[in-house]
Amino acid sequence: MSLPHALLTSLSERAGSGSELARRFDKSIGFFWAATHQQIYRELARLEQAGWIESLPAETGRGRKRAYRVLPAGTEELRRWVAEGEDPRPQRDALMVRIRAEAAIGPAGLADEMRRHLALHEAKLALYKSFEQRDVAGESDSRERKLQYVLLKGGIAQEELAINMAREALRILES
Amino acid sequence: MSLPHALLTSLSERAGSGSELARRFDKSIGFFWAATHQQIYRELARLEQAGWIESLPAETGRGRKRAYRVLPAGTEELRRWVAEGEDPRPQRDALMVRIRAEAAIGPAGLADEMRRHLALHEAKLALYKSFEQRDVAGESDSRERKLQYVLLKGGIAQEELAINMAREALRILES
DNA sequence: CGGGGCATGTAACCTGTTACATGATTAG
DNA sequence: CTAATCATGTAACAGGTTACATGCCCCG
Repeated sequence: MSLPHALLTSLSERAGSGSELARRFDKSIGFFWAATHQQIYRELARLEQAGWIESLPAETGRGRKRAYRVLPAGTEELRRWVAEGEDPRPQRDALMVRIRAEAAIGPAGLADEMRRHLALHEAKLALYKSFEQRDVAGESDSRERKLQYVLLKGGIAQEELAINMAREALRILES
Repeated sequence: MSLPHALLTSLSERAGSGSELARRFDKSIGFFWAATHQQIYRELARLEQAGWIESLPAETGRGRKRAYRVLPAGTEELRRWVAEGEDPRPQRDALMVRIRAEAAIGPAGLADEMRRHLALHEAKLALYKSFEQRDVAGESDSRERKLQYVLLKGGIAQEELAINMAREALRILES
């Protein structure tokens, strides 16, 4: 159960409101742990209840906006969790199951869907590479930057892998 | 929601009982779509209710064992599902979040856990490679075999990627 | 003939998903 | 001033997880 700790991580990087967190989850930390705004608001309430974060009505911004920030107890909890042992989640990839199904029952029109996924992964790869370009500019070799760069390179490699697999599968599906 | 179709796929490859399916999910199709025996029994009941599979008391084996097999309507449903459009699931990888957390709050003892994951991925890679060796022996270039081989190579590449990432992260964590 | 293990199942719970609802602020 | 939009939230549900329960066969 990592959503609370993904939130603590994001708030440690920078304090912010629920909607700001939702936006970050759409474009950066969410690449590793996705969450919708409903999950985020529910979990922020629990984190505050637990005494790991606190909130103040935001002086800027509209509506009932609240600014959250991590409390020392929250940083301690995050530190504890980082060292915790947890096995990788069981894998679940519907596209792989579809390939295996088409192998079992014969041609069933998978090629179109495969091309669509190929395009999705190509788009994500392009996005990650644009991050890479932007970040190399502000280079630095702090431990923090190095770790973040490992994550980015991992994301790039994952997309390249998905693209290669899709291309290979397509070659067979189309023949 | 792909569990029913993973079951239809596995039963299309070979008919069998719930416990046999549970074992297959532990060692082959479960690499792409994991499931526990509770999920499997629940879902088999639904599939039979829907008229996609049928069951007979198994003549061999002990207890209340039942043999399931796919009905024509089940094969049709599977064929329909294969061509269906569905986006990849949002990614959720706790280890990546841990790296990002350690980047944000400083050293927190992640190296041990990283080494443990490295060993898990190395073991899985060795397993996949043993499959590869076994399967190359019984080579054939049917469409079915080619598609299955794409899946196996994909699994191998995923493990190699995870191993490379873990090694790179370790190099930074240990320095 | 009784204990252990296999096959099937039940129940409670938690996370994540989807659809909808409300309050507050700003743009026109 | 009212319509659109932003920020926060509620409710119902589905899928997946964990712990436990039952029926039946086989072995000693």
